Amino acid sequence: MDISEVVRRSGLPASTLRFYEQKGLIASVGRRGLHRVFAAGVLEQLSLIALGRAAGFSLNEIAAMFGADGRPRIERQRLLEKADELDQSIKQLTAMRDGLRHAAACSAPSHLECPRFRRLMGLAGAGVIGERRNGASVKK
Amino acid sequence: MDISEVVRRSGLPASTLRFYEQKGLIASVGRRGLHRVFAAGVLEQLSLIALGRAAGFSLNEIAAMFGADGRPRIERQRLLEKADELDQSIKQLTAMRDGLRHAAACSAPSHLECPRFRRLMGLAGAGVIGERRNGASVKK
DNA sequence: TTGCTACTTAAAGTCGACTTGAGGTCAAGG
DNA sequence: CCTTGACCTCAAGTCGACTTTAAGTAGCAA
Repeated sequence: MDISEVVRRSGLPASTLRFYEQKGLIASVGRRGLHRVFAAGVLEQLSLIALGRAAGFSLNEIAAMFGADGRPRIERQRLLEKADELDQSIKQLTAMRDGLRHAAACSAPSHLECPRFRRLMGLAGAGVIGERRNGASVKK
Repeated sequence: MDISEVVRRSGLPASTLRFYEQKGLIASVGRRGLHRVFAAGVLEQLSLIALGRAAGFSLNEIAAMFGADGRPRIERQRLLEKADELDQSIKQLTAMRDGLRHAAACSAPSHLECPRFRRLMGLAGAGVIGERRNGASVKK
């Protein structure tokens, strides 16, 4: 497969594929002239990378999960840790969502007068709730 | 209050306070010489900002929620929209968490042979699950 | 009055994940 | 054979939310 086919079948732009190759996340099996040639398995690797990203792993972490052969070497322990992290995120997001829904419905003249809203503010201010840097967002 | 007191009581570094002021998120009530002087209310604003960030709003979005007077003008509609977004995120993260737990426990020799894992890969590859840019992370 | 420091500014740097741009090469179709 | 355009490389740019750095100022204790 040449890069245009990988682009077509993966939906990723060529720039991303080159970037991933440079990062060692994927590899081309050779060149035809200057042009990269990819094995079919690269599509599976790309799915795996997408999955890792969706789970909240960084590209570097994901790179560390591939053996030199390109096959995944995923430690189950890492998966459980990430699952626990996700549990934390889910709890926080759930509290936040409920808080937002309440605030939207709340009869207090200003949100600042709603004790529940203020409690949420307090938690966020104390860093109990937020400190964001990574998570899932809705597809645009 | 001078900036050092705001630092002490908010837990935020002075650089962040100056940055927020520059962005128009907070305002000092004046200067004593060069030194900024803040009103006590700034602490409440900072909590509100922290809350907004934790809910997934960008600083620009948050800035738009403050009237020129510094009091919040929050549209309930925006809160509901954000709550819906959070619901999406929560669903995705939950699916991901369950998938990870399954994969960690799965008896398949390689994760690639587990149909459930492959299904998750497929979803992520198709962009159904992931596309991350913002969400909650666990406090370090 | 002197001097220590906490404060000030503006500009540049950081981080992750890519994208964009300039300038160059060459496989393939006509 | 020649042109075309898809592909190449390397460097730099982008975005959001800050942090860092360098150089300067001035409030306050002695």
